[in-house]
Amino acid sequence: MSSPRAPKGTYDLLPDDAAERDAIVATAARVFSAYGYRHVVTPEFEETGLFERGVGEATDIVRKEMYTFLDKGDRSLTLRPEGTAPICRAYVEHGMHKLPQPVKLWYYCPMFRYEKPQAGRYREHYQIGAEAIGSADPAVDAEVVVMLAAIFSELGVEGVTLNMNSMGDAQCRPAYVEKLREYLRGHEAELCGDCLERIDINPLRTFDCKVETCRAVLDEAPRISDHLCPECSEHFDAVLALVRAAGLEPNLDFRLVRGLDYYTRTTFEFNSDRLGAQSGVGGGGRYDGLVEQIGGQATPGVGWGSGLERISLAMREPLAVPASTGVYVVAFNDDDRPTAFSVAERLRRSGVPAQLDLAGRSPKGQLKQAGRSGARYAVLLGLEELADGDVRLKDLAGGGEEDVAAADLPALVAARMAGAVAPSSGAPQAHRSLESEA
RNA sequence: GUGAAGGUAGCUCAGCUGGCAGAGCUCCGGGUUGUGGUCCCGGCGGUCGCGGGUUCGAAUCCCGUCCUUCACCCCA
Repeated sequence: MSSPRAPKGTYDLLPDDAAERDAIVATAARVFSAYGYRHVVTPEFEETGLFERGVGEATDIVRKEMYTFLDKGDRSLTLRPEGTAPICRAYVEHGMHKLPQPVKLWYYCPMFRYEKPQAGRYREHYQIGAEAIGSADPAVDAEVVVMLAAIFSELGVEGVTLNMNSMGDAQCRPAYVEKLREYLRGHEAELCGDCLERIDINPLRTFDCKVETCRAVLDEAPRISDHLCPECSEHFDAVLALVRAAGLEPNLDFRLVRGLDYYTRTTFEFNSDRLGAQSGVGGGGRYDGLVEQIGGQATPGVGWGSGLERISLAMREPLAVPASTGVYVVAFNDDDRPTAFSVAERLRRSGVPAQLDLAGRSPKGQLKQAGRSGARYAVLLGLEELADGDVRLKDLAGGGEEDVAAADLPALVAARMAGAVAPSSGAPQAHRSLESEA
């Protein structure tokens, strides 16, 4: 077939999956709100320079993964590959340093990276994320970590472990990096080609290497945790204490060196064993130099991003999506179809979800649709024995029928359905959120 | 960018020692003309991913290509 297909690494979210996605985001939104984070939306593309400067020229994202293009005005633009730099840009652009600090924001939007797709990895993938900008207090680091754990817990994301590390700051990291570099130079014979290159570019990344001999070398390498300045060390201890007090058990991982250049001090990553090779469900850290890096005044910040596709994969079971309810209007004769159309419209205006056949089906076919639609009632029009102005209300679950005046129908059905609210607690909220986002 | 395994109906798949393209589910209709979700019957639906090659003949064998899946790199 040569008909068009979704581009490589992209996918369609069809109604069943989209309903689940909406429910997941609604749950996350509830948690964000509980912590006082507010929703922001930034553009799908930015000036290329924002990511080059913010994310870092040496990162894989900037070197080989960005969707960059020239627009008709010869501006170099890039489809957003990550969420933090754009939000920091917005923070600076809109003078948010004048607001009470830290400014706490969350987002839900697609990210674009030119990568080879595999399990849990797409060229267009969706993330939720949070950023708290404007405070260096360790309580902020702890808050964002605990908040992400709360979201996973609410969603039933399984097999999650939390890894944390501190990468130091401008005061202590340079000296440590130099020390690490020296150590690595002393073991060049045992390192793989990639790691040899990393010695000059970014020695910290050698900790990511999975080659056995490299790992052996790195196991004995000087660790950042032993070389933090007193301020960073104190900061990290304070973060850990708060995170532990919230009931989490962070695993201290000296190999956790995240791939973006902007991280300072705290870095963290949540992994799930239900995910395959790409086990990260969410990660982030502190980025005290980023705002200044992109042209604002020196401002600390901390945040994380989490992939929706991976959240779905790691969830215990699909989030319950509210069953559709309402009424299906059936016309037994073609002459009744215009009436069916207006009856359905009156029901909707009374707050009752209502559908009717739009494909010329037989009465039997219409009833079949009614059952399939999940409607609680069918309204039957055009039965010969009905009194003038009456319709027949059929309970699709119980099967009972009664004749009622068409004029009374909307109020009657609305009352019936209000009195028999579905017991599932998540449903009404998820439904509300669907309406509010529409 | 590197490697491996796969692409047959809307979906899940069979057919693969070359010989007329199949099943289940879905969808539509019918079951004496007016009642759904079960059951029975029928129907719609495929350039066998695409392009080349071998052959009397290719879904089947060969090459290329695109796409999917999984892994590496790296990330969410």
